Formats: sequence, structure tokens, C-alpha cells
Amino acid sequence: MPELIEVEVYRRAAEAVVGRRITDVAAPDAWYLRRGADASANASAVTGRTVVAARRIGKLLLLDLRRGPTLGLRFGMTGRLIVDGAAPIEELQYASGRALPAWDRFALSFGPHRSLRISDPRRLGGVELEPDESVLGPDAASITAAELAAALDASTAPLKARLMDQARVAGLGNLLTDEILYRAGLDPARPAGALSAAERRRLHRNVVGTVALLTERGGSHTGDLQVARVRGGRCPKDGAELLRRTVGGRTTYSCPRHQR
DNA sequence: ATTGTGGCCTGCCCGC
DNA sequence: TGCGGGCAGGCCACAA
Repeated sequence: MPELIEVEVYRRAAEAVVGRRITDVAAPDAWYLRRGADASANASAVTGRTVVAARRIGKLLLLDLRRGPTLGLRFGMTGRLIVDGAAPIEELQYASGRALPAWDRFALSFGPHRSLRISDPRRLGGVELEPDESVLGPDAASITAAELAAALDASTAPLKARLMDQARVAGLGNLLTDEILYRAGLDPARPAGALSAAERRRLHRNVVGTVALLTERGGSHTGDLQVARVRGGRCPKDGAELLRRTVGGRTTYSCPRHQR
């Protein structure tokens, strides 16, 4: 699913539309527009503007418009970005590689055959005008050790829940978080504030390192733990049967032997 | 304020 | 072969 890594791929693809002028906006699924941005208000605020930047914070893709609002694009779990008819990511985990026209939720046109659109079968994504960027924590790809420590704070919430809380750390989803904790050798259910200084350092190395590694490998689903994330799966590191639990509201796989 | 829970969305896969 | 139930997780509303 789109986590920070996939959204960064989308962002790079979206850079192709920087400098282009929006000639038309299509929101065939009005429900997809969030926070009061109805279709007509959206169209009038956006049409005729030129895209001047494609930015990303966590899983949020931002398109800045000259003398206009910023568009915030979210992809949920099954949202794909398609630029000029080409999808930078063909297939997503938990979604098919198809892109039926009925799944088109939002599109910007820049003249004939030039467009940026979102295909999202499950409709878990959305488009927002002027999203509040201040509610997002530091991006996981570049978070500092001090920022991570502040995100964990003295919280009694499960470590995994804190890492996935976008207000604390932006960009981590279920698969990435499981992989990070697997590599760091930390139990997802540990109280976030109970880590030793050495464990916090290890976690920080693995947050930044895992994001970089899986980016290089090609996606959130390319982690070492991924193949074993099935019922009855065994730890690729030491062969122990993996624990399957709900932690932080999400299905969580972890190794009872080396994740402590 | 913090933490936990349930619901939304819908394609896909499994078992009958 | 068709059908129904369960499952996936990002995000949000709401409860305690």
C-alpha cells in the first residue's frame, strides 16, 4: 500500500506537471473531496493555476499552485497516481494492477492527453484544499534521533502505535513499521516510553535505514519480514513461529524470540 | 490530553 | 460454477 516510499515515487512522477497550467479539474466522485472542498469550489480555486512544486510530507502529496491554494493528495491504501496516462507504480500490495475508469476519483488536466489523476478502487484516499501541514510529525525518511525520542516521549502507548501516529512520525504504515521493528529487534507492544537509550538509538538507525533500504529495493512490501507475514509464518531470522496480534489497531507480525 | 475501538470503503480470495 | 464471509489498512469520529 502507499506508505512514504510509494508516495515519494508518486511525488517524483508528479514533478512532471510542475510548470504546467491546469485547464480542467474532474472530480467524478464528490465524496473524494474532503473538508468542505466541494467540486465547484475546488474547480474554481484550481482551474487556470500553474503548478509550481510537488512536495511530500509523510504520505501526503502536496501540489503548490501559483497565487492559489495547495492541493493535498492522499492515497489511502489502494490509491494510485497516474501521470500522462502512465502509472509510476503498476501494482500495489493488496490491490490489483488494473485501473478501471470507474475507479478514477480525481483528475487535473493540462491540455490534450496531459493529466494527473488518482485511481482508487477502495476510496480510502482523498483530495483536500489547503491541508494543515502542521499536524504532521517529522518525515520518517529524515527524522533525527532527537525528533524520534520526542515522538516516543514517555508514552505508555505501544511502540508501534506511536510510530504509526502521523502526528508524531509522518510516513510509516503497517508494513514498514513491522519491518522496522523486526530489524530493530523490538517488540511492537512495548510501551513507547520504556525504551533504553541504546534501544532508542537502534530504533532510530532502523527507521531511517529501513526506509532507505526498502526505497532502494522498490517498495514498502520488499522487507525481509514480508514473505512471513502470513498465518503460521516463521521468522526468517531464527525460524520461530511469528506472533500474529492486533497492535495499535493493526494486524501485527513479530518474532517472539528476537523482538524484545 | 491520551489511548483505544469501530466503521468506512470495496476488490479479492477462500471454502463450501 | 456461483456465492458469502472474512480480510486488508489509512484515516477519522467517537468513547473512556
